[in-house]
Amino acid sequence: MPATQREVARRAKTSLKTVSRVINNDPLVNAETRARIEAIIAEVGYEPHQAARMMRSQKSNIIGFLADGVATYPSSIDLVRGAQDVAWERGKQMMLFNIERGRPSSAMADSQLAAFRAEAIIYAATFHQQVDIEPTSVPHILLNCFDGGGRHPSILPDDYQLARDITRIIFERGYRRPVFLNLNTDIVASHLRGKGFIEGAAAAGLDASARVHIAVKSAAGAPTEFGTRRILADLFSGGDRPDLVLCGQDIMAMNVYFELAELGLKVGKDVAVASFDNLDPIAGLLQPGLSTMELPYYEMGRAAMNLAIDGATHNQVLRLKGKFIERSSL
Amino acid sequence: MPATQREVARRAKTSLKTVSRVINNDPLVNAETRARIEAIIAEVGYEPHQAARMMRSQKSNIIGFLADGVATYPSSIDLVRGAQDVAWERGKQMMLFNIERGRPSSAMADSQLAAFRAEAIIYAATFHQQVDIEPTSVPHILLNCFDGGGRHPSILPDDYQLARDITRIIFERGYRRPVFLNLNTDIVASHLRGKGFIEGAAAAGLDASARVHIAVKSAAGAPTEFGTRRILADLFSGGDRPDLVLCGQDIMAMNVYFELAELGLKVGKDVAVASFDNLDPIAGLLQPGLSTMELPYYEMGRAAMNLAIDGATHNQVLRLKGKFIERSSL
DNA sequence: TAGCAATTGTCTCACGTTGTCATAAGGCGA
DNA sequence: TCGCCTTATGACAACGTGAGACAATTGCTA
Repeated sequence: MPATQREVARRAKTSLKTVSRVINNDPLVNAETRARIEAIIAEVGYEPHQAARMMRSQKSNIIGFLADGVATYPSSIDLVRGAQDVAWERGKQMMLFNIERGRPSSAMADSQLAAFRAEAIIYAATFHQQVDIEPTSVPHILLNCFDGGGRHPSILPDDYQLARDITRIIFERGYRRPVFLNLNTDIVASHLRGKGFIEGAAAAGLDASARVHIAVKSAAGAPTEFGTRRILADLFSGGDRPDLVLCGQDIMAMNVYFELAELGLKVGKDVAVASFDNLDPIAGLLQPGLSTMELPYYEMGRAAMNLAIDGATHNQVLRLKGKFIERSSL
Repeated sequence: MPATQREVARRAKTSLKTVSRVINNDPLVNAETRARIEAIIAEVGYEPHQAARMMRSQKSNIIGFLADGVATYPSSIDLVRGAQDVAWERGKQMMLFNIERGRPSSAMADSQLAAFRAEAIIYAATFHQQVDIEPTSVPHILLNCFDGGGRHPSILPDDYQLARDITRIIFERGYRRPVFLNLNTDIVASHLRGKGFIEGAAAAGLDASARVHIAVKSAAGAPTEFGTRRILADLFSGGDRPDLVLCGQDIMAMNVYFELAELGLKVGKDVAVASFDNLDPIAGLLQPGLSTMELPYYEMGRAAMNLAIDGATHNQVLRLKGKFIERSSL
């Protein structure tokens, strides 16, 4: 059984309250008394009992983090890391759950967080999407997703800007016939990136509106299935062959590598490839290494936790920029 | 402010004690009274205050889960899921942390678990390895790793058996010239799988002791770098060309796909490939799909949590078998 | 009518911590 | 010496829950 303040007080031959003062850094303690008590704390390995603190202070210092569907998409780890780091920096406890929305795991996590009187809940999705979260008495922060009714504050990647940035880089490097194999239209990022790509190309003097193709067959949530084979075959059979394929995500890029090889084309030599995600370890292991726009997941996680702790004043939407990761495919 | 038992009692016009009886399933309550009180509990959304329960009952019902280095290797998600499922099934709370051993995150997680009076701690590694965990007053269960001094119970994949199983399948399907591109020798699984492969081949009448090659350059922990290029070039330049390449892990298999293509060899036609991990989503996205031995992570997670809850009687080591996942590379 | 079982209520305590208030000791100016 | 301030320490209560001891009430049976 771990030691209590009472036990420390008994050994230090002092009162309970003085021990409490030492632990809470109350300046009203004599330096010698403090040293003596601290020595005993170290000796018996005393750790404050979190539950008792929660009782007494009537606040839990707990922020819940619901990671929806991590299993199917590993990038959300950085969302978790960012949030966890901020929680520790700011003296909060983060309670993390991997859930699947609508499944029992979700209900269990909710009730556990309620039982612990969590002060806020961060709900993180694995890709930029709309969700429908009913407001409750505990504030929710939506991470990598947003509420249709705008009922919750939200942290998102700036997908439009990501696409504009990489498109700018593409043209700066002299590519003139890029195509964009985009994600499914029911994925929010798809619209935004398509817009970023087209407007980025327009800024470089190219009308790229016919150079965007939807290359994901499956709906969101289902196992990913790509429609790249036919699209690439068409694109590379005509006269105006693309000099670059921009992919909607790194795993699509992986698929594209294989399909291009099938067509006898060598990535980085016959055609360039770029993408979005910087998915570990795929992006680095492809040959040649995949140049890709990294999504700002770590910073998004940090921002969400800060918002959860400080409380959002209104249901703001925060969009964060990404970073270009250079390898040799572009 | 969430409701308390007192508030429920007030609304139900009954006593605190009766509400307490309902919540703790005391049979000495009239069925109608119980129904009435349960209705009010649902109405006000009462959830027992976990901190108060911990205080009163002097037990936390909390099991800590330290996931070391998830960021670098996503397969451990299933370890987490297995443990989480069992925790919920058995009425325990699991506190999950992504840590990096030796880094501040590790110390923070430890002290948070101490503050919550965790009853046991599961320490999970991302690959089968030896670790050195000092015994403390709270019992540790090692998951996917083991203690050098045998001071903790341990749950491991049965790497020897995994290799034997896939080797048996390989010979059953008629392959006669397999090579095994193994992991680094400082990875424990490497020895066990090498042994499983050689003994499996021996059972089929082949001396495979010269058919195992170490194909990972980097040490454990560092970014993965493979030495497959030279090895494959050598193997496929001679007369006795392998008909199958067994890889130590799926990401190595991915690398091997590229290197074989480089040599002008088509996986599934000119040469078969098999591997270990069933790493999502890589194994399914490679073309052709990668046939691989799935590691029993989910079941290992479950076993670890059961052991954490029940308490280990001795520092046993439990080894779990894997499952062959058939795709078309073999 | 007494006695019994079933049901509900009252009261009290304890868990570990910390805020409020009280107390004690020492210094200092009037 | 007294009053007052500062510094240091202590006594006590309360947070929400659960449990024990026991009383009170009701309805039923012998």
